[in-house]
Amino acid sequence: MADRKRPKPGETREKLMNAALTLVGKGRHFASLGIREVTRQAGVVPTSFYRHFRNMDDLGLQLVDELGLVLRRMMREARANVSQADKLIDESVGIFITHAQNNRAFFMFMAQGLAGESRAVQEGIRSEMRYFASELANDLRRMKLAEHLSDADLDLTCDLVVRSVAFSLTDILGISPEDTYQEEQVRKRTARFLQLIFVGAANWNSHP
Amino acid sequence: MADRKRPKPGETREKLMNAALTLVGKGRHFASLGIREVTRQAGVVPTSFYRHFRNMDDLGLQLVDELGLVLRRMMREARANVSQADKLIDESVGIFITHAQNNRAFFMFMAQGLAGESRAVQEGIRSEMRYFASELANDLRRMKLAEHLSDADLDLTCDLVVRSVAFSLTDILGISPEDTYQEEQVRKRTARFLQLIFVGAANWNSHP
DNA sequence: TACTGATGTGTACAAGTGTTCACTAATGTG
DNA sequence: CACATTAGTGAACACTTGTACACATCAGTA
Repeated sequence: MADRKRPKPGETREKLMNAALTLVGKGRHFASLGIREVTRQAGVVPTSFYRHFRNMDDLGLQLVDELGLVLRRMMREARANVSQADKLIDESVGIFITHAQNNRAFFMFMAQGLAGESRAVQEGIRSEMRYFASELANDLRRMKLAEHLSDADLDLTCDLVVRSVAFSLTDILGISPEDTYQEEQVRKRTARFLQLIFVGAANWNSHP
Repeated sequence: MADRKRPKPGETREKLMNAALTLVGKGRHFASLGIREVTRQAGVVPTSFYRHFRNMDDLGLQLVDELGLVLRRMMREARANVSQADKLIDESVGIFITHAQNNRAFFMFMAQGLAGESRAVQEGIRSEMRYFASELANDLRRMKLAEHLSDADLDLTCDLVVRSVAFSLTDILGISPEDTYQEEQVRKRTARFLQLIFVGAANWNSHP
């Protein structure tokens, strides 16, 4: 009689992960979250936590995996919406910022994790960024937009692009989601960062 | 008789700040530190904390101020050691990485704070970065290395440079201080990032 | 149908938390 | 010298924390 309903398998697991994300979205840092706090937010008894995660680090790792899915979805959308090469940067940045606003908590978690206290989470996020950069390099190759660059230099360029965009995260997440003016500023500035990088890449000599 | 010695004024304050830094240097995240934990590490009774700080956020803010001093000292050294323009990037990156290694805890705190939970700390670090970027812009102007760029575009470039270097922080701090090979890799890669940016700036048209 | 494993719940406990209070010794100022 | 201020102490408070244990309920399988 203590059992209210019979939840679908994995439901509580999701509830817990969402609870952690919610707290992060409210401004809390993931490293400062406790098991009890998360279970409370999830509306679940503390003991349930251990049915799904060994500790908070474990939960963090599983969040990184989900973050990967979000990023891939975003990348797919970006690829589908690429119209012409000259609008490529602006549109991609736009898609990124939109996703960042729509998945605020996820991206906050990502920004936090880069300097977080779990080495594993750190490495996971880093790995997602590498994957992102390599996909970007593939796209640029396919679109024949970087034919004069060696593989290593193209890789370098894409890495820098991804880092710059990632850093813009801290700009976006720092402003309120309703402040469309500031959002526009960040959007423009990020786009100009990328233009600057691409001008650099275009004039780069891979065999000096 | 309970008073062991009569400590110099501000001594305990320093002990507390160093204790927090020490814990951060050991891999802990600042947001997860507690007052008792810090005072314990400092070898001080918990109540003493309140003589100097209102809460942990307050301590964080004061750490940001000290961080500013570290950064300024670093900048001064960089300016003194600038030999020729063509070695400028490599030498500056070298100085930065050396400082990052020598003040590991400080820079970890900085990396954490960028996505930390205290808005004030976040803004403080951001402000330090802006200052850094503007000083860099001044230097480049003075050395007549960016005469074709508008003020706004030079500002953009320097901002991107500072962001890229700051991001490299997470690379450096992620590797062990003894791993000179990996450190050399980060050093080289960071330098190439900056070269790429400067090539972009050199070919940038401020009045298109 | 009976058994088994996964997932949920409630209770309990020792340890750790932030903060308050009253007290004391040293320091600097009139 | 007397006195207010500052910076330290220890004891106590009401909570919160992570984790362990025993138990209940479901789903699937033999």
